[in-house]
Amino acid sequence: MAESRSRYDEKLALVLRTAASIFADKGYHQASIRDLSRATGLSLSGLYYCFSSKEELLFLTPDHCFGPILENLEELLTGVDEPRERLRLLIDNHLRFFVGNMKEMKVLSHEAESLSGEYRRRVNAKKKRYTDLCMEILAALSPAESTAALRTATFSLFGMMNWIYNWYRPDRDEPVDRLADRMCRLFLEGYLAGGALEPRPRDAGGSTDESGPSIWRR
Amino acid sequence: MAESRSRYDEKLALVLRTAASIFADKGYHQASIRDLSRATGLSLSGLYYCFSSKEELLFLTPDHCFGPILENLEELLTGVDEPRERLRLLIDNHLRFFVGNMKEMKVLSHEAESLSGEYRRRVNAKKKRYTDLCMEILAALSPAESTAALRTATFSLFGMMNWIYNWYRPDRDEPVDRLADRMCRLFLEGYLAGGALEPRPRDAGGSTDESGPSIWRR
Amino acid sequence: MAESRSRYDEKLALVLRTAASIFADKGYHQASIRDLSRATGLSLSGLYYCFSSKEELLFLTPDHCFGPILENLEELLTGVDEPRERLRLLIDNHLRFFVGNMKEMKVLSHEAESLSGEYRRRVNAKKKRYTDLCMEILAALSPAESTAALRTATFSLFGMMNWIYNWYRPDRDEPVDRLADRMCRLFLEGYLAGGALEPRPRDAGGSTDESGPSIWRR
Amino acid sequence: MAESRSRYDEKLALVLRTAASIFADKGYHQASIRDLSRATGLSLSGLYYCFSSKEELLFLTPDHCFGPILENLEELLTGVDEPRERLRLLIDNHLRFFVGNMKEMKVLSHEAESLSGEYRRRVNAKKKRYTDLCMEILAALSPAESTAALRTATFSLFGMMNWIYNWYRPDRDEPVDRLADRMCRLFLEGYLAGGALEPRPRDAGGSTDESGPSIWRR
DNA sequence: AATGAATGAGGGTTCATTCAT
DNA sequence: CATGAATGAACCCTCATTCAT
Repeated sequence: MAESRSRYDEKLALVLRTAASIFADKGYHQASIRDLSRATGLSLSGLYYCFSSKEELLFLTPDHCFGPILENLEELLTGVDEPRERLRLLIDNHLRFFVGNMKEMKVLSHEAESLSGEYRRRVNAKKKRYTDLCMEILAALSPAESTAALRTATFSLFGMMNWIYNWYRPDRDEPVDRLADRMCRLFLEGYLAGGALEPRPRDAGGSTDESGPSIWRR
Repeated sequence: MAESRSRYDEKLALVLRTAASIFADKGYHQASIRDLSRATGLSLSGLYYCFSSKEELLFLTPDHCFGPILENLEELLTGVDEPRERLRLLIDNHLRFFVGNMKEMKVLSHEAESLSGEYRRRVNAKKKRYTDLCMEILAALSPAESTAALRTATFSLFGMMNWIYNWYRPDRDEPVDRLADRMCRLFLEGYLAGGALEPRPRDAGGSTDESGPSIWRR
Repeated sequence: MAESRSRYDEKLALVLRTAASIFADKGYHQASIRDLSRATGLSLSGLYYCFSSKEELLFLTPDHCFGPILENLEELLTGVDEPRERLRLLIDNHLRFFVGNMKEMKVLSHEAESLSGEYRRRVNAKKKRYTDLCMEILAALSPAESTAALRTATFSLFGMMNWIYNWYRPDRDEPVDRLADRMCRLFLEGYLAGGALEPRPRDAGGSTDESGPSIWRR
Repeated sequence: MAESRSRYDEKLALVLRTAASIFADKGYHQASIRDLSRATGLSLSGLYYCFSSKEELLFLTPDHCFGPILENLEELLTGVDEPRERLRLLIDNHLRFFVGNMKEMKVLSHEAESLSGEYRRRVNAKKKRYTDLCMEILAALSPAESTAALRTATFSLFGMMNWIYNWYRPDRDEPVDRLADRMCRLFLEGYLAGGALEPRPRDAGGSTDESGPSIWRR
């Protein structure tokens, strides 16, 4: 019994891992269930025994990833009050998971908006919880002058961290702990030094076209 | 002759503008040529008179976007030697284009890797030129201790800026010049203050598992 | 042993009853074995312990229906010689079964031709026996001038009766004994008054296009 | 221009005719678009150029049939006031179309309930108009004592006529005009003689179990 | 110059059925 | 006895693309 449960779980894990890899490589919509069938060696209908639709598969993939990130972080933060240390833990935890599961995280970043309905709601709820946690830490670090400013800072940090699936190569770049350290200091110093303060006054006569030139409609 | 040339150009411009919008909304692969046909009012075969394949269309879209960014930046930088100001100009230019053409830029970030062959080569060449320019500026700002460190800094900056299509909403967030200003100071202060220096020594016995825990294989 | 036999019979009866209901609701081909599995609470493989194929299931359903109709009728007719009364009994018996088992009878009428091979042969044999019995009664009522005329009369009667699954609603229409009575008199009077006689001469020059206008080929 | 229009129409007509035939032979749900592709020699996607879904195809098939029946009948009835003659025209028209387009009419009778939404609504509207017309004629023939009685008579007539796709074989049965004549007299005499009157009182002590024995639940 | 008509390849999904356990 | 897991075949439908006109 435990045997057969374990067998099924192993297979499910294989399917999810492979799916994440394929989704990451080709993108969710480009990836076909037939690709997954070929890559796992399972039949088409055998796959549908594990999940009920391609969309559910997309949901399962990053959802199984996101849970651990959050849980692990909340555990790490327990008993730590110093905001700088809390931020360091968040960044370290985040990058560790991203580098360790780059494919899954790319899917999470890239394809989550392809979800709909309940799936979308659940993924968004977790994302929001995570984002809120980060915002709290930043707010504790330095009094942000506005919500908009806090948003800019928060998403700048996430952008910095999440972007790594576009460039990070383990064989060529720094190991993840140095990466985390560097990003941590980069963001922290910048944020404390002024990133969170009101912007300096612009030079008089500077461009006031806020939206910038439209390329197509110029 | 000039007449018909102009007619053709008008039509091509309409097609490219509409395509960029559709690609940005639905993603390149989800968008069908039929969608484009419906949205432009042109027939399927009429469209193929303007471009030779869907992939060419994808190439044209961000290519027309990227050109202006680079050209505009190179013009702005002419005669400016001070590295801090050069960086400020790059960030400002970048964000202006991104906010002003968010849909196209999303395609550029998201779908460029769907290109193949010659198309891919040409887009990558431009990206590399742009990246190299940014690296030079950063290198001039502060002596990076290693290529890897410079890469981390450069792509942290790009991540910060490019991520905005995931969160920036003109009606809710800061106008683009304040956004640029804030990101500029955030990065600059962080980079100069230590983001570019060697990381502080880690606690002895710290984790050396560089790849972090794997979620699936734990 | 008797115990387990009885258990099996109970299960079989449940399966057949449920199957008849599902077939009637959705149609034989639309109904899936999974539907049956869900509706009975039995597992897929558990079902296949009761029958060997979906087709057998279709066979069993109307076959269990048709038996009682025939047997009951033959019993009722025993000792009754008067043709009018015999016809009345047939109609009454037929409608009672149809109204009482509308779902099953719809399957019988609708889907029996989906059977093949031996299954089909057996159902057809019973149908033929039933049809022949009706024809005999009609022939005894009035000397039909031709086989074709007798066929027309017989199948007109069956059409009249079998059609009810298309329109009869117990809560809205007459109770079944009045229905039977009305149909009986309708058919009987019509049949005796002339439905069985040679048709009156058609107007000279009348249409001789026997097949009528073809809608598609006109 | 007229040429190409005619070409497309010819093809559409071929598709509809073939579809009706296949639907009639195998049933709507059993018939696959691939069957239609094989039978017409057109490619799968070529077919979808003619219609937009299988359900639309099912709608088109009998809808194209039902229009002519109604229109033709209404034309025939113009200027004819005598109810018996009106009924005769209805029956004659109905049977002509049914015999001439037996496959399509089988689909109409058998499969119309597989339609959904707007398709279903439109087919039902036409059916109702036709049914109402028939009821009016019957009501004019003899004062029915109740709506239920009128319904019974009307649907008995339709059952008689529609059932023919189950048994009528042109090479073996009477030609359609004799068939029409016979059914007309059968129904007319029966209806006038008493089918429309109140049923005679039942023998005292007769069965009052209106729903008849349930086969499965006895 | 421009299009209506057509196509082959492939998409996600469901089905009746089997078989090791 | 009974089932969970698996399968091959087939389903309806959409796609980018072409070609005669």
